[in-house]
Amino acid sequence: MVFLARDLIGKVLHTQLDGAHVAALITETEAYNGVVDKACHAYGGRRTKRTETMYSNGGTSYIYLCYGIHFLFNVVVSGKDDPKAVLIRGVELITGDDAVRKRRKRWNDLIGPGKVTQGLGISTKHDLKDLTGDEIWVTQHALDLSKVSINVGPRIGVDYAEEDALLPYRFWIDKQDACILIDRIAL
DNA sequence: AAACGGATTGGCT
DNA sequence: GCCAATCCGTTTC
Repeated sequence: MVFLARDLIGKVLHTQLDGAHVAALITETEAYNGVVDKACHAYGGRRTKRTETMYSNGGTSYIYLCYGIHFLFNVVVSGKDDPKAVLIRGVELITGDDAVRKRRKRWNDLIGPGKVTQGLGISTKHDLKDLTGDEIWVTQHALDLSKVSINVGPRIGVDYAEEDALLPYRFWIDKQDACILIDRIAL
C-alpha cells in the first residue's frame, strides 16, 4: 500500500470550511504501513481511541494532535481493520488565498504537515470523515506526471522507529514541478 | 499517579 | 542552531 502515498502526489486536496473553498496540490506525502511498521501509530495492532480511526475503511480522514499543538492530516488507505495511512506533509496552494491568509501569517508556505492543516482549516473535528464528503475531499485530474520527477526518501521525525526509520516511504515533488502541474489544472 | 516523548513549527540567538 | 509551546498515549513507579 506504500504506492498509494506516491499516487496521492499531484492530486488535489479541497476544504470547504468557514464559508471558503481552498484547493491545494498535494506535493509531499509519507506512507505509514500498518501493524508491521514501527513508525506507525498502529504498530503491533495498537488500538486506542486515537488510532481507532486508522482501522476504518480506505478513504477516511485520520487526524490527530501532534506535540499538543499541531493537527496532522492522513488519508486512511487499504481496508477495514488494516490500519494503514498516508500523511499529507505538503501542498501548493491553487485557490483560496484569502481564507488561508486569515488562518496563517505565512500563508504562501504550506510545506509541512502542521502548516497544511492550519492553512486548510483542518482539525480533529474532521477526524473519521469520508473524503468524498462536502467539507474535505480529494480530486484527481488528468495530469501527465511523466515529466516531473517524484523524489523518494526516508520519513521525517521517525528516528525512534529503528530499522523502519530508513524505509523510503516519503515522496515529494519540488515547487517548480508543482507550479507546472497547477498551470495545467483547470478547476 | 506521574513522568516521558512525540509523524512540528516559529521565533530568537 | 536551539528552544518553547502543550496534549495525549505509553511507560514506569
